[in-house]
Amino acid sequence: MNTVSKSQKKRDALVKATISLVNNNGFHATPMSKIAKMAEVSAGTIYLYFENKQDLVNQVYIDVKAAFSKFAFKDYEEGGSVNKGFEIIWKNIAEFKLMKVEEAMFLSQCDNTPIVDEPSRKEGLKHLQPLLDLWERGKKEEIIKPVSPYMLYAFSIYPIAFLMNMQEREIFKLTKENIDEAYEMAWNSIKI
Amino acid sequence: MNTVSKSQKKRDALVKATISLVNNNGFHATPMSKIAKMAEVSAGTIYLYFENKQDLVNQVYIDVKAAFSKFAFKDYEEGGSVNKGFEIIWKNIAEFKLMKVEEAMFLSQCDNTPIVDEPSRKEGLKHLQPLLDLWERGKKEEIIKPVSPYMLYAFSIYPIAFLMNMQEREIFKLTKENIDEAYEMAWNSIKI
Amino acid sequence: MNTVSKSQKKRDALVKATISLVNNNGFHATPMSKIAKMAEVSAGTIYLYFENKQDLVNQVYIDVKAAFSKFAFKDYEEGGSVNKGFEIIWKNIAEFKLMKVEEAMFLSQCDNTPIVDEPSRKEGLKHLQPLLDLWERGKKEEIIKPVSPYMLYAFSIYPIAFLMNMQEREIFKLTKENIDEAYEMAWNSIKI
Amino acid sequence: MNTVSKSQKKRDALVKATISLVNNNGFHATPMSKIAKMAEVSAGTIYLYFENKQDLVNQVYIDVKAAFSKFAFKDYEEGGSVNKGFEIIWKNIAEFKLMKVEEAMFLSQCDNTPIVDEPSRKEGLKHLQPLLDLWERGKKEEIIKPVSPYMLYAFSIYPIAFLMNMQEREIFKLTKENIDEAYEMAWNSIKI
DNA sequence: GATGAATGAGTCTTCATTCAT
DNA sequence: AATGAATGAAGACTCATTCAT
Repeated sequence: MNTVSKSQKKRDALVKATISLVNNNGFHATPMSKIAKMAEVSAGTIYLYFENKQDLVNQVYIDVKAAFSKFAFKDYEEGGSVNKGFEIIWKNIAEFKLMKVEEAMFLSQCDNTPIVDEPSRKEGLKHLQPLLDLWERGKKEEIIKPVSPYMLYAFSIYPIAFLMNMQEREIFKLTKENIDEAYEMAWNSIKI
Repeated sequence: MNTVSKSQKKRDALVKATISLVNNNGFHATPMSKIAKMAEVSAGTIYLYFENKQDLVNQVYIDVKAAFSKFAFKDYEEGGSVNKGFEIIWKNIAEFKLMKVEEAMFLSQCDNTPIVDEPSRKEGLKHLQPLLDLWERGKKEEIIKPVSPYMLYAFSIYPIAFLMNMQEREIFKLTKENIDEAYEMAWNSIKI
Repeated sequence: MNTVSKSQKKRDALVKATISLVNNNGFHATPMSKIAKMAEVSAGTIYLYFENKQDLVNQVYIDVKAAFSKFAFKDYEEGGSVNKGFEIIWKNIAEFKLMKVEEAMFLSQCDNTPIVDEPSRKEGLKHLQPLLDLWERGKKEEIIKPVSPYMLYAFSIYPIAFLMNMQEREIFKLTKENIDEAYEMAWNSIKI
Repeated sequence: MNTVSKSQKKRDALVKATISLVNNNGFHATPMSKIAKMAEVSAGTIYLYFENKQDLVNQVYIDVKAAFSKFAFKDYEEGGSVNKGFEIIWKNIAEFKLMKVEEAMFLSQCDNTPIVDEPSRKEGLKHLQPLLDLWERGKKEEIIKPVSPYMLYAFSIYPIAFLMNMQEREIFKLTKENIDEAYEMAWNSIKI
């Protein structure tokens, strides 16, 4: 007996196909028929798993965002130093963006485009709380600048998406050293 | 005699309509007919000014990017200190993103999405040279970190787009003080 | 031991669901899946009882027509006076149309629409023979007008369907007195 | 220069095709593509003249009903005797139903089916007023039975539809004499 | 007998693009 | 130059029917 049901496998294939095709063509230029074909499933089958096209992207977005968040807090424990804690999280995020390029690109497109609806956006944000908590503590300990978390995010986390985009376009290559340098830049921007 | 011909007015109206509609609905959810209607022009007329839909976005992208670049180097002269020069450019860019929201949102969507083709992307990049030159000089003078300009861009310029997005969604508000803080963060991330 | 088998119950439920849904939405706007759901039966199960959708309506039509005919000749015996016999039958039919509205509406829709096939139409007509016989006798006795039975039906029986439709749309209300008046009109049209 | 514009010709062709196809297959079994083909028009063109399929039937229904009503009161003038007035109207209606079979069948299907929406039904009813007025006068003059106009309609006008249906199915043939007999039956049912 | 997931042909509708005026 | 009616290919979605369980 399988631990992963046949149904789950199909849903997974659909999610994966959606990510790949939306990355390459954009949401509206990706027909359901192509998603079905890539997932090796009939066109009608999509509608057994998702209500409609909008529901499909929404769910894929939430799924991927959840996986991203889980990855972001790998090996992170709340008690440690702000400094070290941020480094762990930042490097996790960087690793995700560089290793799981497909997923990361998909999130980037959703986050800069009106294809995902507001409720799903909200849902996707939920999991980032530990980072916000860490920053809050960092501010109290006067290690982190006393500015809005949106500012902290903009200057320390968001830039990774740009680097990922450039890497994807083969304009720029991220190496081990690069990453350490990038981390330095992120930290410099938010530390007091 | 008018300095702006009737033709130019129509082209401008089409460009403006495209920006507005693509911002709100995305490229593929924006029909040519709606663009025509908003520009108060017949559907067929678009094809007198642009080859097809792809050509339309490409040209709009290049236009807006040119306007953006021009704005970015307002009041900037190449000879001055790296420090001051960067501040001028950065604040120009920030001003653009916060004042010309429509244009800025459009660029953000194009830059994170496969709707504009690669040649147009390249074309749009051309005008940023003075900033790259400034950074190069900054590196020589050991004021700017000796890292790839993509890294510099990612951490100092790209974050502004995130703040703009948040402001647009009314999640976050940029004020005078905020902007100075943001500039601080940008500068801290790239300075040695 | 049950007189009604489990199978028969399912078939009955399917027939009932079909009547109700076709009444409200029309035949082609009624999916098999909805019929199945309303009958609390799996979609595939329908095909154990009926060959396909066409066969389903056909059979439902024949069933309902049979029930209708049976009801029409309740308390009627062939030997009595034409006058009295017709009154009994007519009032039975009126009662059916006004009490069993669902069934009557279904018949009305089938009789004015190409959804039931010709063989089933013929089959459904079979049971009306006693009325035709009565009319035939009435003509011989020079009580009933010597015209085609289709004419007799058109002017004496068919009008009830119109009244039922109006009642169903809550445009017109049939009361005890109304019915007697209606019967008068029916009789006046066919009597010599 | 034509008195009938090219546009009007196309709309007419679409209306005609709709009537014919809905008669033979029913509304929901008539694809827009077939209507387009029969009207010798591209599928997309339908949507220049009608908002959607529902709007198409609604408009066709209203159109046909208007033509029917106009025909019904041909040669009729309000001042004459109730008796004669009714005969003129009744025979006009009969002539319409037997000459313009396509249109009449279409109306019959719409009137016994939920394919036309309620507002359009109301709209279609408007034109029958002169007949209602005549009946009202007939009641005052104690020539017509003092019953609801729905009853009068059911027994005198509605039966014609049945005869038309039978004729269409080649089960029954309406001749000159038949029609006079039928008129007799209609009049007998409503006269005092 | 019974289920319901899966199929894929078929439907309505949209929209980029053309072309006669 | 400008129009906008017309096209028809393509897309989202539905649903009758099948079949492995």
